[in-house]
Amino acid sequence: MIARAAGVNPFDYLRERGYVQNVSDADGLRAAFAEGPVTAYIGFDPSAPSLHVGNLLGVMVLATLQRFGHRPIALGGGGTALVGDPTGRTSARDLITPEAIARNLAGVLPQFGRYLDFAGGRFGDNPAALLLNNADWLMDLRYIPFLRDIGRHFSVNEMLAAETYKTRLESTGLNFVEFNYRLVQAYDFLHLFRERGCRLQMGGSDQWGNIVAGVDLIRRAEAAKTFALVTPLITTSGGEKMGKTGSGERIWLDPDQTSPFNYYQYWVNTDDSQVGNFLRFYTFLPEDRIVDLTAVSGAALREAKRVLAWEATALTHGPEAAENAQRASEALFSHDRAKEIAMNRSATATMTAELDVIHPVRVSAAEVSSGITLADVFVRSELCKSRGDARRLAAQGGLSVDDRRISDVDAPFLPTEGPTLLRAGKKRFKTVVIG
RNA sequence: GGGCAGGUGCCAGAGCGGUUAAAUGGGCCUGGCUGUAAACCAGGUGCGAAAGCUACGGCGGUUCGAAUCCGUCCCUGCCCA
Repeated sequence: MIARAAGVNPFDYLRERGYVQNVSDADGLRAAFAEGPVTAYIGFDPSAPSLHVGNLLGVMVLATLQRFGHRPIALGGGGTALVGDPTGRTSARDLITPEAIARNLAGVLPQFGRYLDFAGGRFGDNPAALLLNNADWLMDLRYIPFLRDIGRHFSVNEMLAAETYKTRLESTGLNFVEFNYRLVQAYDFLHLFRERGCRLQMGGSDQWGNIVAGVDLIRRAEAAKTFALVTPLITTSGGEKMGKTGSGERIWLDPDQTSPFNYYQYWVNTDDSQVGNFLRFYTFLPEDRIVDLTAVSGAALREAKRVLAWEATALTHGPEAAENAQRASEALFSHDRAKEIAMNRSATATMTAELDVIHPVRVSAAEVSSGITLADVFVRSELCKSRGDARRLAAQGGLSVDDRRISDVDAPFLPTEGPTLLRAGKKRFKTVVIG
């Protein structure tokens, strides 16, 4: 890494990139990094079978530290998920079953492999990253010893004063399980400190209280110094949390759940005001390159978004998928090319690989001959929620097939040779293939 | 365990026997303008071609007719123990 080669301290790098919202002891942490490899961890909630863009900031922080020669631990919260973090929630979380957590962890853990090196040495002398599941130690805890050894270090008064708990007490209340969450997370840090020499816990800024609780616990229980670092909460300029589409759909890292095309599109649609930030957060491009890209304003910023989308997609899905997503995007959003695709089948044939990143829907020949309607095809493609929805969108001029607006959704779907291009609204595309 | 207040569409929040698929606001979607940005303007927003069907925590009841009344169960908050 360029910055590392230049002798930059990882803490300063992280701070310059904007990753640091708060640290418990900046000078101490900087010194620790300078002394030798530091083990640092972030916990991830295994509430779904894939990571999503909202998790990416933490992943990037871990990946960065590893590129500076430190050791990241990605911790699957298999045990803590059973407790449920009340932070930022207005009501209790649904308790997730242990089976679901195990299934989710199995899906999530390999995704870290795109960003972290679990063998070691991929970035020079870096140590191997670790992938752990806190269920492995939390499930075996015994209640009375836990209360005596860990519980005694916590002040109920202090906890009640904490924003997280106070908010909940004033609104929907808090059950005892949730109230224990902080102790459990703090115990994780203590455990990782004892077993793995972990000295830094990181996370989103909403985790500050939980992380500092761990630092305090380790100081009390072990008389040892550890660190807390939290990242800012990233929102779109509209104030939405990172990683969701307008309609609230998550952007998953799993290509089966969010196609590389949609993934690329998510990034290319970044607000003007955020391009620079996102380049710093979600790519490893050097600062001077980012400065160059964002020195322009207006429509010229599209180039910066293009680079951002390519880099982000390449990190998650590989350069080839990024290339295809970029080509497909450019074809679909350029008027003449879109027409070309729609009208010229030979052009379409060469586009098949690119269009594949869109994840085509299949319609059987039998369905075509029995007269499947456009409405049905749009519903099948998930571009429309129901046939009524298709009807509404068509009435508003929002649906097109092969770049031609359709008005009658009850008309039969007539496939052309090669993929047929469906479009809903300005930006949502899907292809249909027969078979 | 007792008392009180509540559980309505994605969210907030009206409605309190029929004219209520359910006010209003937010969100979201579509169109227009644009740069696949933001802002702004307009329209739409349960399913169904329609008849109609489903929906106001669950179940049961009263009634010609219930989100609205009664019973019961579940859940939440506040107060008391």
